This record gives sequence, C-alpha cells and structure tokens, in this order.
Amino acid sequence: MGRAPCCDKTKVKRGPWSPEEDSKLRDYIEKYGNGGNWISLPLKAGLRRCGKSCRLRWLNYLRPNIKHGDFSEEEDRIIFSLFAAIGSRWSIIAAHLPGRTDNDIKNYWNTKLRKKLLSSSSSSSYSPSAMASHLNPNSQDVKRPLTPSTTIPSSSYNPYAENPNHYPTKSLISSINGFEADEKQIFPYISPNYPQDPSLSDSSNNTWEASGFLLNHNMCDHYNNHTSFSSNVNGKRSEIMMKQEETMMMMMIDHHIDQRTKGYNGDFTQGYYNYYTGHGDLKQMISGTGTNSNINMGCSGSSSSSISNLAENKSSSSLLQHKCLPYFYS
DNA sequence: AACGGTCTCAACCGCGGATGG
DNA sequence: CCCATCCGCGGTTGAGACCGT
Repeated sequence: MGRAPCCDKTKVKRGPWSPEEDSKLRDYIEKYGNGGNWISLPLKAGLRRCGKSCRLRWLNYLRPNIKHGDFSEEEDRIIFSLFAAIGSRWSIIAAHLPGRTDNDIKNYWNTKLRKKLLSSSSSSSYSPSAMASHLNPNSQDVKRPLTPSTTIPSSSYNPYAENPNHYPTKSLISSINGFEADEKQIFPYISPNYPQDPSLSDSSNNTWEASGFLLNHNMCDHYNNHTSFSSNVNGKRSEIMMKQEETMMMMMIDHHIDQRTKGYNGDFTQGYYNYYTGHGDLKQMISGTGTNSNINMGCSGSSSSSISNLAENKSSSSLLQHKCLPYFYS
C-alpha cells in the first residue's frame, strides 16, 4: 500500500501559476500568514491548489526579498565550499546565501556549477583540486600521476574513485588565504601509526589521542555560536575563510581515509569522524606555532567518552562530530 | 524559416522527521 | 507508545526557451 496523497489531485489545479493566483496567495499570506497550516490555506485563500504547491510557490517565488538572477562569484565560492563540506544539503547552503532559495541553488548547481567543476577537472567526480581552483580562481591545479585505482566499491560516494591519487596538493593548501605550503609540510601530521582497523585501537584510555593526526583548526566558535568568529593573527576573519578552512580540513580527512582504505575490498559503513579543535589558524598549524589539537580518526558511530573528556578538559576547544564519506571499515 | 537537440527552472513527487492527540 | 497529519527536504520531471545547423 502506497502513501496517501496530500490532496485530491483531480480537484486541484496543477502546473504554472497565473498572475491572479499569485496575487491571491500573496494577498492572503500578507494579511493572515499561513496560519501554521499550508494544507488548509488554499481553501481559505480561494485557490484551487494543493497546500504543498502554495507553500512552494510562496517560499521559492513570492516571498519578499527573494533574489533572482545571476549568482555572484562570491556566491559561487560559498556554494563550492559548502558543497565540498556537506554535499547536497541545499537548505543549509541556502541559509548562507541571503535571498536565495534551496531550489534556486539546487537548479544552479545542477545546470551550471557542476558542469563548471567537471570541465575544470579531468575526473568526472568532484576532486579536491577542482574544488580548490574554484575556491581560489588564482590557484594552480597540481596533479599527481595516475596509478591503478583502489578497490573501494563504486557504490560508495568516493571523490577519488576515478583518480585516487588526486589528493589535496599544494594548489589546495595555497588556496587558503593565499598561503604557500606544500604537501611535505602538511602530511607529516598524519600519523603513520594509525591502526588500519579501528577495533584494534583502545579508545578507553585516550590512545585515540595519539593515533589521530594533528591539525589545528579554528572552527570552535563557528560551531558553538554562529554569530561569533575568532579572529586571525591580523584580527580579521571572514565566514568564507572559515568555510575554506573547513573544506580544506575535510579534504585532508578524505586523504587520510583514502590512504588507510587503499586496497581494502570489504564493505564500508557510514560513520563519523570525531575531532576536537583548538585555537589558532591554519597558518599556525602548518608552521607548527599554533596550539595543535587532535583529530580523532576512524571512530565510527557516536563520539567516544575519552574524546568527550578530552574536550571537556579544554575550555577553549570544542568537540565536533562530522558525518563523513562512507569509507569506514565495517 | 524550420527543425531537432539542449538547457533552464518552476513545479511536482515521495520520503523522513516532527508534532500532537 | 501508536497513529495520523503536516512540514520540509532533496531528487526528478517536463514545458518552454534557447541555440546550432
């Protein structure tokens, strides 16, 4: 048995809205609001429409302060950053772009941005360096030579599936705030001793702390309170910079997972990375002058108590949990 | 001008989650 | 707890616009 329809399709009008219908809907909502019930609204407003259709029309087209027309480069960059970090969570992405609707952004991504990204990348997936080149149009894409692919199941979303060596490189690192670094400066932070199988690690006595890779990331204020950002060494810090750093971090995590799952032919389950952050910025992390904090790699599921305790002992830090790509060992 | 292919984007669909009785 | 209802979201569709030949 299927799901009951939200309204009788034979009694409601469908398809494009007429100017008369628009004005009826606008007038009604401006006078009375939606009354907390979209389903009953069409009857009250004198519209032969489904309530869901009214809601969509209002939210995506009639509501005040909707921005139509071309997206700016800044908006493009925000979309690229957020897509790289959280994927197709259009409503969340829309929340960062005042006046834009999730539907608008989704359409824009599907028709323009995705092609833009793919045309700039040799891979048909969303590679980090392609993302990076959009985060910073001045960065140069540095590619490693192609080697045989891993046996990671293609059903999993894997941005490296077609080009597993297309990891974050200098182009990505340098895209952050114009800072120049190379991968030799970054990847020693990934501990070579991290256990291949998370079940081999003892999370009861904080050994996770030593098994992660060290990364200083100044995201705590962003997550704890969206209205407050920490400043960088120059006293200034923009939200886009935060997003770029977050993207950067996710890509480094991707890299780490990929390294650890190379050749693995079993099943993967979706899991979480637990990481907690300290203060300082990316520059300080790379140069080793900041307060490095631990990123706890590979702990699937909810956060472990040891890491929670660790976070609680650091007043200036916070525990974050990021749902990551489905690369985990099952 | 005519035609066919491609693109755009408003609108629809169905699912999962929240809520309330 | 269960169930019904509604909301919000992300994926998909298709009519009309646009473009190339």
